[in-house]
Amino acid sequence: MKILTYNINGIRAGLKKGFDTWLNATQADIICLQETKALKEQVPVELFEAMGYQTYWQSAQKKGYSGVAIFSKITPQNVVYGYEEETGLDDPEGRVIRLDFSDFSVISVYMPSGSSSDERRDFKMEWNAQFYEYIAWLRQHKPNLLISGDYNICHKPIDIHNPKANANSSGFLPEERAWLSSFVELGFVDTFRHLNGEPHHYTWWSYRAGARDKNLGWRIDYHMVSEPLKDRIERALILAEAKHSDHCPVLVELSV
DNA sequence: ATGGCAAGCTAAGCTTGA
Repeated sequence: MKILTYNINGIRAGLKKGFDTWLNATQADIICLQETKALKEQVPVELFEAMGYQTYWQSAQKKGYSGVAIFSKITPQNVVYGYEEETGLDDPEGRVIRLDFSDFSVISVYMPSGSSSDERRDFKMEWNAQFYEYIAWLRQHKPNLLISGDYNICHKPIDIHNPKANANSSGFLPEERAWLSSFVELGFVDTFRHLNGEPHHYTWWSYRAGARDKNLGWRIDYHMVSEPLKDRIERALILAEAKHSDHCPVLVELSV
């Protein structure tokens, strides 16, 4: 089973760059999207339905902002928009959606950026702490978990092109990296890093100063699987050739 | 240390992003 995660940075902009054609060629079973920046009604979903996907959308209250989705060729048993039913917390920025299948659950998550202001940096840490609590609870009920998305944190120096210059950059702050370590220690495996120990593999590049051509990037998009799924990881690839966004897609293939 | 690019809202410039 092939599962993609992709921060598309505006799905309507992505479609103008051929995202649908590219997606059709990947033959993926499930796609986790982030930063869709649209309501379902604003998107020509029939393009994706024609490929065999059912599409599920969780959008922000603010128009054109944030938003996640999951496209699936397999009918889920259950769809959870946000996490209010478990945590009582609203998801006004449209950052979480979950599909439950018979043998595993998949979450598409867009964790906040902390780069805009000190307030957003604090918000990010609070949001992540709440998400941690949600997952700590969920793993007891759904032990087979795939948590895919834009975590907005580089975990280790190998995951960023210039760790020294970015020591004070949101996305690579010590407290953010420590949070991601604690999250992994709940019992998750970073599927790409599990299979590939090489440096210089990134999933996001600044639009500025030709960063992508120079591969000056950050690895902030992850497929994290819970320990019980670890032995089902067959492949994990960063698909840097796809250029519909400032991020690129990441693939994980799980044995059925 | 700074600035650089893009999407989308709303109607020329602002907000957000990492």
